[in-house]
Amino acid sequence: MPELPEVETSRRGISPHLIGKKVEQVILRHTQLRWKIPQDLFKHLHNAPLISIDRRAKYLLLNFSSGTLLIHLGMSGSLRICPLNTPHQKHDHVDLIFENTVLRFTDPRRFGAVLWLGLNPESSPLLNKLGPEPLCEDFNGRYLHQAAQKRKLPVKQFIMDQKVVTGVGNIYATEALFTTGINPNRAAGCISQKRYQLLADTIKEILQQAIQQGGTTLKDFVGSDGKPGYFQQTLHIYGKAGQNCPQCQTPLKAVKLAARNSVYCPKCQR
DNA sequence: AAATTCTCCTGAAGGC
DNA sequence: TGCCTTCAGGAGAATT
Repeated sequence: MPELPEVETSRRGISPHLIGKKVEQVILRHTQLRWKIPQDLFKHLHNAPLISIDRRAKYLLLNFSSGTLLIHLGMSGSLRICPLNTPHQKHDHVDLIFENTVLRFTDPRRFGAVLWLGLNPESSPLLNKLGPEPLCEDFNGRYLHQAAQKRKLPVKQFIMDQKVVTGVGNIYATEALFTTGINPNRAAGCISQKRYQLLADTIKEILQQAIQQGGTTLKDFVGSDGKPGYFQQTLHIYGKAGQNCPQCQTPLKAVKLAARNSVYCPKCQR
């Protein structure tokens, strides 16, 4: 599934093909995604060059001179650059047809979103309550420790809360807690600033590594030969419940936290 | 305010 | 082989 590094890789992959160009046509094949895609999308995009593409959390923000288009990949979404007139396949819900190239949005499970935010996107309800980006410097141990004061929920849920820090999904939360040796069940408010410092550093490191890896797959975002392969990063324990801990050989346990599967080592993670 | 549960959807996996 | 059931999961919305 697209995690933050995949979204960032998508951003870097599509940007050079689209910046400075205008949308000449919009094709909406299926508009019922997480939210309904506005039918009058083309009205906003018409004759307005794409100035830049930003990423906030796992949202892609396509900044046109007329306003900002938000794209969210959800669980199964992907973006691809195709030549004009590339035949569409099942789940290819949206085409933004630029001057000589097509940005195609594909999403089998339709948890994604395509929304028009207009000018002043920062004030949109989707963006204005988000916490800091995990890769910026105001995300650190001091911040986490402060934000966790008196919070009793499990730390895994805490770091997956978009108001606390953005873009840390199930995979990275699971892996970062393992690397840091923190039990995902531990109450957020009962963790020292020192351990939070380690956790914040670990999250940054894992995300940055994945983004670097993603660079090698950029070519996959161009072309019509299937969807881009999300890169397989090395996962230590995610999805490996029942197998032995790579550190101490103790069988890894699984718990459900907020309806999300969580794997941890009962010995290494306290 | 904080915590928990619900919701959208499809494809993959498991059972018989 | 095939049909049915179950489940995963991002994250906002609804509920407690």
